[in-house]
Amino acid sequence: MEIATKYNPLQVEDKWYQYWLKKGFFRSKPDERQPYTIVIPPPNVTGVLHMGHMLNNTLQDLLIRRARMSGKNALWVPGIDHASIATEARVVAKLKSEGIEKKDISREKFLEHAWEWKRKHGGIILEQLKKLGASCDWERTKFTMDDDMSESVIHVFVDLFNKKKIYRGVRMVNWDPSAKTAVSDEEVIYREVKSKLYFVKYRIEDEDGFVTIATTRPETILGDTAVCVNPADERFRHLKGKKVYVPLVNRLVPIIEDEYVDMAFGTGCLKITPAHDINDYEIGLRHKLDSIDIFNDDGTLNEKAEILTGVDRFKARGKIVKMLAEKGLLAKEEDYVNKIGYSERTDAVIEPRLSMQWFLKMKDLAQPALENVMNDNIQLYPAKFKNTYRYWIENVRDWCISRQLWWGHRIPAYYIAGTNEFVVAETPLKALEKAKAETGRTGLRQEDLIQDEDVLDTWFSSWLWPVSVFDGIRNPDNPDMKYYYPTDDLITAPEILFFWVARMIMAGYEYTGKKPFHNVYLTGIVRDTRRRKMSKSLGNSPDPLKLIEKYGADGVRVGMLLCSPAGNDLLFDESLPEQGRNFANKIWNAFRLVNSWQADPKALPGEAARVAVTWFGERMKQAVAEIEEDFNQYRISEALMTVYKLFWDEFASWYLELIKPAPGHHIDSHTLKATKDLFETLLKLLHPFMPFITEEIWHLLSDRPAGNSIMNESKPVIEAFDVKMISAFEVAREIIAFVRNTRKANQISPKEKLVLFINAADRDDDFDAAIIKLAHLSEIKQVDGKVEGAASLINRFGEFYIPLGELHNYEAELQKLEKELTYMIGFLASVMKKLSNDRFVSNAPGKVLEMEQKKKADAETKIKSLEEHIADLKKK
RNA sequence: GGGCGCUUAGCUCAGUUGGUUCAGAGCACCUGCCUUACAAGCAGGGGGUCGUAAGUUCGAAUCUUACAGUGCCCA
Repeated sequence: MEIATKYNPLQVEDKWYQYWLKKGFFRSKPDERQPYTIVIPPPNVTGVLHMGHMLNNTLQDLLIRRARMSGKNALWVPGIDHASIATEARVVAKLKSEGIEKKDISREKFLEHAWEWKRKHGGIILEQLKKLGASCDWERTKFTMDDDMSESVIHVFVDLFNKKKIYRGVRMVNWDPSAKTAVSDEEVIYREVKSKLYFVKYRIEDEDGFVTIATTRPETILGDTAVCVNPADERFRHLKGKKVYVPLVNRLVPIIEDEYVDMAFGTGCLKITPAHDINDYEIGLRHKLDSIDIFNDDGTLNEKAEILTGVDRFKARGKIVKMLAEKGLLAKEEDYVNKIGYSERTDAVIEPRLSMQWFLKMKDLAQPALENVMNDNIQLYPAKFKNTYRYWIENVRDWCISRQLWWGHRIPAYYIAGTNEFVVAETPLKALEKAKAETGRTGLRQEDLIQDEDVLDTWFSSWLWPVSVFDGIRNPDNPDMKYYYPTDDLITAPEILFFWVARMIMAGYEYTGKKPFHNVYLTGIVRDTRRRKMSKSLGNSPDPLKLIEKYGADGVRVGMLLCSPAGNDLLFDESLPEQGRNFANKIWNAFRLVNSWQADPKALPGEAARVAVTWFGERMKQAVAEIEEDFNQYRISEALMTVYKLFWDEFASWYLELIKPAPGHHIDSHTLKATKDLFETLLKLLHPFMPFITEEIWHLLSDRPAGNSIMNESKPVIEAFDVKMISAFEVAREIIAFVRNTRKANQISPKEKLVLFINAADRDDDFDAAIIKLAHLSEIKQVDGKVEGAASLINRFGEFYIPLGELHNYEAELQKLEKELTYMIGFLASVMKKLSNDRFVSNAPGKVLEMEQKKKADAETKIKSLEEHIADLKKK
């Protein structure tokens, strides 16, 4: 059979994915094995695969596959969330393109369109994950608005309301005028922006004078209800008790005193707009000021502004400035840099706004979430995020959970028509009963109840995710909950530590009394090589599916993992998947080599092959232990690097060369069998990282019973290994390198066989056959004393010589020895410095002292030997 | 403005309670090779005062302090 010299992932990957699906290998049901569970961080229903997903899901698949191969019952639950704001925006835009305005259609009609959109375009991302090799149990795919999931959300709302943890009230919220909804504090992103500081003059009542205030938002003066100074400010003492006219609208407002005012900022005089600034709001409360909301929900001015009604807030700013200037009320403007909040979802500038919203009290919920992370009951990797986490939890504020949208879970609060009363219940029917009971109005009918128009924040459903995917809210004791919960590992980005992770922990303890997961692995953020976050607008993100086409899913997976230590940003460029692809190709070609060998049943293993098999077996056991340790600490890129080097540097570069039969010769069947076994073990180690190529080669390497897969094999277990043998081979390698270098320096053909003389006591000669083979020697001879006219290597294991009839390059040889001598003299000096220090000798532990003395002895011997050689060479 | 991290080779990062020749890895770079598995490769090689300065110690990349630079979180 002819096998291509280059591995072609395209032909392989789809085939095996379909095979795994068909065989149901990703399915999991509770059984007697130990479970291992991951719930996917549900991607946004509107989302398409980006590099962050690639990294994140590669990690999850890796952990799942590894768990599966360690005999655990591995379950990876996939799903998506409904993304209220993003989806509603999509649907609104789509309708608009069809000439339909949201405000012209009913809620029911709109939701029909939204579901239609979801059916057509939602969840593309899950299909894309399959290309990556994701071994999710697809039959368990969840959507946060599935009936059972929705019921869980509503149940939790009602429950928290009954526990008095949810309340309704007018508060200053972050208003997104583009999405026309409130968003939570966590959804506001602050950015520094160049803006202007305007100095505006307010005329004092019954005087000719003015007071000047500084503001970055002159348009809000229309909502001013006071001017404030610091009571300690001498400059404004004369203004006490006076009033001023708000410019343009000439409203008379008081001058008040509050310590909040920073005397050094601006003029020391602050305008107060309680409806549109959180600090002003609080000052307003303290001084019982009116608040005038001058904005519509889309950010245009309303009739309360008195002028410029209907004009957008930013356009209004320009007009106001102009009007102030015309009236001589603009003292000056200055350049100014300040931080402005933007909506995480729509990027619109957030407008602080007073409105009636639903809030969840966080204080009690936060307590167990803080405690159990701080005491490592739930472990964060890397642990450095504990600090950030604590800081956030300790300063957490109530969570605004209502959104003025239609797509999402509608708040189950029902108002009794014609009153201010409401009841909270899971269904309209229950609400009616409750309303009757609470009001005593037994004549109430269903149509007397009007459900709250708002929906819940999407995070209010995803915070239940690890519980609700197992139906643990509605049926806490169901078999899935008992078996799979708490889940094992959560893999997510640090960006959503508060949005999601912290809140899941809260919900977990509140509703199950248990943590939702044992470990949280926080990935890095994928950036480009200039450290910029990958984004659509910058156009700096590669298309993941194209990358997979180009480099193969295995190649891309390896590329993502190689340079992604936990919590560190990953600077991505295409050289990474390229490296992964090259590695796949290396594996492929190693397979081709092994596959090309014919077994000769009569031949006996040569000495080099025999020792190679034993050595590599030990080396691999060592690597298995290292990998195990790396995984225990979630050092995943390190684990991959260990396998990578084991395969490439040890197996391909050394082992295969050692056992390779001479051209035209067959291999003995024992060595061939051993090699295939070793290869198979390597494939098992590699499988979680590179599922496709390992499956392909596993099937080609030996005949497998029909319907089997490497993914169901057991991974190698930790065993004791022979360290001495491993280090003895290191010495052999050094000797081989010496011979190769000598050939190169003296221009000796690799074909010419050389003799190696060794002067060493107690030398381990186990690897002599290996040295003879790879260094292409005719023999190794043991000698006492030095060999003249030879290239030499003097190290801690002895002296090694290659006699050269005509030494090609005395100068180079001499230089090499002299360089070595200089180094050794320096080394000895540093050792002597320690040994001649009394305090070192008396204070250092015996072991350290012993070591230094041995170093001294070794160095002295070596220096002596080097000096003799140099003298000999110089004689010539 | 408050809090928390980070600074080791050209780049991205390891370096486990201070002690083996401890200064490492991958990539990149340089040199030589189309050697019958692989040029997506093979054999070699160069490169760092461990941010700076002090301190603790017989001994510091590792511990302490200050400073500088940088990033993140929160307001």
